[in-house]
Amino acid sequence: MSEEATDFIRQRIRQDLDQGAVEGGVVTRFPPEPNGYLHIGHAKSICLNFGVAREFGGYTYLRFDDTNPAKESDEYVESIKRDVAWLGYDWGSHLTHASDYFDQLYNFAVELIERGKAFVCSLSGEEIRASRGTLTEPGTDSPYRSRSIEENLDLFARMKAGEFADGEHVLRAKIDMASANVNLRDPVIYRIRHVEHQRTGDRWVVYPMYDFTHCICDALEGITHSLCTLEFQDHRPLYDWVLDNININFHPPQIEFSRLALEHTVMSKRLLNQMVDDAVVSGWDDPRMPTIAGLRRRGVPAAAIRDFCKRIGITKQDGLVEMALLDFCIRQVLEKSAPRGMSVLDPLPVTLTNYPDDGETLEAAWHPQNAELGNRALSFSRQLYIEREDFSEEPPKGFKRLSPGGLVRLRYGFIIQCDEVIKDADGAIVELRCRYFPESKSGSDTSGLKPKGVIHWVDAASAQPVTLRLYQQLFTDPVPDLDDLASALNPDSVVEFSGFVEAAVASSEMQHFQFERLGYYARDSELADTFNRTVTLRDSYKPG
RNA sequence: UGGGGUGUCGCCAAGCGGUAAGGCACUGGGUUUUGAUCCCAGCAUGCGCAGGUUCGAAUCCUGCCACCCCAGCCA
Repeated sequence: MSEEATDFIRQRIRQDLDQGAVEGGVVTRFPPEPNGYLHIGHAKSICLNFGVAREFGGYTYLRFDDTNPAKESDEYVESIKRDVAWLGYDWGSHLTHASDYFDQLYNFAVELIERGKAFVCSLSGEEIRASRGTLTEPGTDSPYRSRSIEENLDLFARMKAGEFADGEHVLRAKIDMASANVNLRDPVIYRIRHVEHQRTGDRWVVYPMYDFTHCICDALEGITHSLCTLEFQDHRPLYDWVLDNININFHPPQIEFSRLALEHTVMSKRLLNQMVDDAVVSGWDDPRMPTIAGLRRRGVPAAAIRDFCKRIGITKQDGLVEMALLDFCIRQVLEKSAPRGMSVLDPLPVTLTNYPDDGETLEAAWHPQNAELGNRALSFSRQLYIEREDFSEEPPKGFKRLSPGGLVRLRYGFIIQCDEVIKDADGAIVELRCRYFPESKSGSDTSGLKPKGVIHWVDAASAQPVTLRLYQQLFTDPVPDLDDLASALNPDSVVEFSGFVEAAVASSEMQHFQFERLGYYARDSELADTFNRTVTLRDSYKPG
């Protein structure tokens, strides 16, 4: 599990290092815009950037790309810091914001104007779009393209001074309106926004655009490898153009990799935001969400997310990863670490007719393979609950649980036999009357009985009533229809049960458990007496 | 009909001219007081397609085809 990753980016970095192309160590950055919560797609980028720096002995900046105050907030900033840290990464003193560089950015823009490489354009947004041309036809020059440097300098200074309303003017790079790459058709690099910024307040009314900002921040921070997703490939010429046309002594290479796509969910902040706003989920941390906060609340360990990111690899292929891989990674971590416990989701009362009135206390290991977790006490008595699903009046062939006249072992307890099925007036089973075999006690069984199976149970008197929430895919289809999210939602993405957990689990401080035969569960971080199912156990039982 | 990318098993992914790694999933079998875990075995005569170069091609060349991204004063 510790083989070194050898994706194309790491190969490239290795090569740069070998050729002495990188002075000092490797420096990367994770640059989220604080306009939403981080999701597992961001985790891929976080693991890459922080992972690479760690492997090659460098460091990573956590840089907030906060150039669009209209969409950003401090809540998002805080959630992002929390999530990156929870994932296990430390940016140390390298916490920055694009807004930290607003003054320098402004000066570089002035420099571009002085070099005749940028101009103030007074066309409306509509007009700029119309003159940009199409994918197959070149655009046409703005009538303001030939403004004098002096006029541009004056106008830009007045833009900054707040003399104009939003949209009245923009600053554009003067590149090539006929370029086959539309990003190079005199892109807007500054716009006027009379909007309060969460960090700089009302100090600025002109804000730099991503394409102008990102490359400069990368250069100022000495980022040796600027890693981003594929959709920015067409922006790379612009990234390079900006750095080539200002007086700056560092020029990071931009390297793109494919973003993560996961089956049965969506990975766009816009859509996730919409689901939160529409209240189809309880919030950004709803356990069904692909957000880091949602996964955490569902009980997914950070180590599982890191392992997942490592297993999917880094390439330029547009893949669609199956949820089964994430589930595998989660189970693998929890299998080793989660203490075992018993819970009954859908209780069916069982009375042990030949068991004495006084109960007894049994002992069970918290983990079958990890003795370090120790043991817990398990109370056993005449009145128990078993899982309704574990009893069948007419068992299908291959059924290994309880049926009339049949034997089954109660895990860690005794072997029982079902003598009588009690039903109510509607014919619904309300109780099972069983006998137990005193000499079949777990660990000291001399009964010679060989039941077909083992089932879980809880003691009726001491078990704690709890709410159990079982989660499934948020969307029914592997690739949900993004145009109709509402009807693409899986109606059974969360199913709630009122069940029980054994007393030792209820009184424990531990957060994650494997409820035997049911799955891995985690205590909900907000709601008392509530457990979220993190993932089911693997199940090779094929009925029929 | 412009530009930029990508095509290796159901999914992810190694491979970088010397004769197809690995993981997930799946299928068998063994162990098991979780139908779990664990263990063992199986799972691409073929790398989008068609040609070509070569003693030898998934790897090089040519031509097709398919899919993804781009026309925000978003990032």
